[in-house]
Amino acid sequence: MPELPEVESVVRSLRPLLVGRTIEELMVPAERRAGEWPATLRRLLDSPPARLREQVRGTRIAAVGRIGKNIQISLVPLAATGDAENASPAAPRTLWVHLGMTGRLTSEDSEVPASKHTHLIFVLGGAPATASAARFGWLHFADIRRFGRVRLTVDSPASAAPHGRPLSKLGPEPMDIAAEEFARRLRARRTRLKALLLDQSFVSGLGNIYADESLFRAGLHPLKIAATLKPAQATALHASAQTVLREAIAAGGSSISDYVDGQGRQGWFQIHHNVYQRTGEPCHSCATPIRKIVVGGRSTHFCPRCQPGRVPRVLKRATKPRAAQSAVKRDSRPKGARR
DNA sequence: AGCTCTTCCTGAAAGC
DNA sequence: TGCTTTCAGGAAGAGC
Repeated sequence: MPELPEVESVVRSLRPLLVGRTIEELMVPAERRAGEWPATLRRLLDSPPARLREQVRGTRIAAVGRIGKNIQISLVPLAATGDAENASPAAPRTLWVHLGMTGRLTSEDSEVPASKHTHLIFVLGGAPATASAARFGWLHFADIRRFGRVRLTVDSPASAAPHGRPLSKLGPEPMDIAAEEFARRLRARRTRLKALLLDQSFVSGLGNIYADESLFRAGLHPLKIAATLKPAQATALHASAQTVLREAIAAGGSSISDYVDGQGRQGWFQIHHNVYQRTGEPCHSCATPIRKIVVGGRSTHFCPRCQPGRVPRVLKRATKPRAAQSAVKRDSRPKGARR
């Protein structure tokens, strides 16, 4: 599942292949099957494919970047006519891609057929920066579960900002915020750490994997209330989030489900996970079995010994009274929260 | 206002 | 063996 390190890896792998190239055409396989506004794309796109096509066709890719988990592709119209009367056709614009759970944005040889879940195919023209990139004639967006989002913003010429920022609710990334500011923000929130780390308006870029891994490294229980952290704990969490993300980026991300970067390469950080999806396995630090609980509807993995903390009473009720004893290792299926 | 829960979606894996 | 159920999760929106 693409979180900040995976998205950063996609961006880095695509940038040298895309910058400087033009978008000649946008092909949308579902249009042929299901008409001009296919139901399967209603959530993925915020307007009919024809509108997106109109906005990307005949543009040059000026930059490829990232904000949080959002990929940002800056487009400049080729025929910039300084038309004062109707500025929008010539205005720079930004293609935003969020990969959701299973989204993939990959460069492909022109001959590669679209997979069953390829929703968008951008046909590239112009000369890539390097000769070896020339064989990539297509940019595919595929997404099995269709939790991803693709949208386009046209940057207002009147605006001083270089790019449209439809992401105003997005919080700072862990690497872009000072420890003191991070601690101050934590003190203001009376919610569980795990839920808070997943909240993109609090910090952006962390998802389920790196939230769990950050809490483990900081030695903090996922159900701990943010405002109750001691200053040293807040600092530790800030540092661990930065370190985990940095290391994961260096490893090319974590390939858990079917994640690959823009050139189809897997990441390797999953072999360094301490807790994520290691339920029942021994903690790398103390050998205590890793536990899994559900927090805010998300599976949450932690080491009960390395991440001590009192679980609020209301959250403990889980099993039927009869089973209320045993230390016989609890299984990991969702309990009380169900239904 | 601030949280938490539910919904969307498919395919792999578990359950029967 | 084969059908059914469960589970995974980002983020919007509903509900409390």
